[in-house]
Amino acid sequence: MARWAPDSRGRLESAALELFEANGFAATTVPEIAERAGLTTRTFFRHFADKREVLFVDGAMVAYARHVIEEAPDGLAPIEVVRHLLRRSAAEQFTGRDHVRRVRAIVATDPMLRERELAKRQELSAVTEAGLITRGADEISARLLADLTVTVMYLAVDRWLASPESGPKLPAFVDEVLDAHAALREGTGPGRRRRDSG
Amino acid sequence: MARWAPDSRGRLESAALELFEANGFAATTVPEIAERAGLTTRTFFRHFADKREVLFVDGAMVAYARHVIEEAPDGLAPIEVVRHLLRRSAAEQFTGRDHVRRVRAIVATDPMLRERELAKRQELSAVTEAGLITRGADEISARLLADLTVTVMYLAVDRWLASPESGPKLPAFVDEVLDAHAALREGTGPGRRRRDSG
DNA sequence: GTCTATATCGCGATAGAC
DNA sequence: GTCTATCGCGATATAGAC
Repeated sequence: MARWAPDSRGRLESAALELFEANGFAATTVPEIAERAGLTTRTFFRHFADKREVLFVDGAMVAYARHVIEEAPDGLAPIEVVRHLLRRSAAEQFTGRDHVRRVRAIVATDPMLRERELAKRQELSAVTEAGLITRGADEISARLLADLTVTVMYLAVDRWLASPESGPKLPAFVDEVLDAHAALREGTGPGRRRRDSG
Repeated sequence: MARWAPDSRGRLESAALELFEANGFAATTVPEIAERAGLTTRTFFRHFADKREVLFVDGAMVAYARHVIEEAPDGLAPIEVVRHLLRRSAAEQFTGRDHVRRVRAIVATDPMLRERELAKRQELSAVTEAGLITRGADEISARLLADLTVTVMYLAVDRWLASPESGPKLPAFVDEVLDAHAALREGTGPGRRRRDSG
């Protein structure tokens, strides 16, 4: 057994989550979180740049996205790369539905936390954009598709979390949103209006 | 003449902008800004919720977007409403190119400011989404199109600011990005490829 | 780990405007 | 008089320096 209890980072995360749920984000102080985790304020700030960060997993999603885009089959058009990334993420990344829901419930209560979440989305968008450019997409397409990717993912997650536990899994919601996106220009673009069959 | 010099809010904004440019955002203190504006720290916080807010115009853009969407011609498909909004905004809202550029230069230097800017984008997206839903769009389309609107606007502004002063105006960049978006699914979706004539 | 700057906000007082 | 903008003082927590 080490001199200190293990997984101080994890204990800080748990303590923070519980206190935020019990007393609210703003009303919870960092010293309180640290104390509950059996650590000092200083240690908290060694692990997390600020109070908000404790709620968000580091760069796991970003690294994953970069990797999936790199490893995507050759010859895929940029928009197909996006579909590939979305489907794989949906199937592999969002396993702990319950934890995701707890975090989002807290984030929804505080403007500062919502800002931080937007920053996380932005990071994801940025790696996606970079990955698409590496694969030959032009700057404008890359940016449009990267933002689309993030929007679709979060929208799908929203709908997934709002649906009954026993309902469809996340990938089904991703497909639903992607289908809606594909149908957006109908009646406007070159194609003729087509009634939504499903 | 009043007891106080007029336009204290405007003086605070100017003072902040100048100090941020001179010393950086983080190194500039609220008391410094207040002093330069001939006011107190307390007064600063009565005008702005926090130090970041002083760089962003309140809800002008949001109110404008809501209004333009409401007043858009009947019978427009949601994506056409988006085009309408983007073109009108581009022509009417971004007049002071120089001021826009100064603010964005500062925002680019600080993560906190970037977060705040993302929050502003989010607000704009939210009103757009609400407006589209009011006009009969379904939830998914409204969200996708609202995020698209904001992405296109900011991307167009980026390119506009990066272009020579004597070059095209903002609306031209909006059209450029919209054209790129329309071309995204070519070769992938049900429609056939069509060359952009404009 | 300790110390400190400073962002942020609550409360009461003040001074013209209407 | 009431309303509004501002001031002055003080308290606390975050975040970073030493």
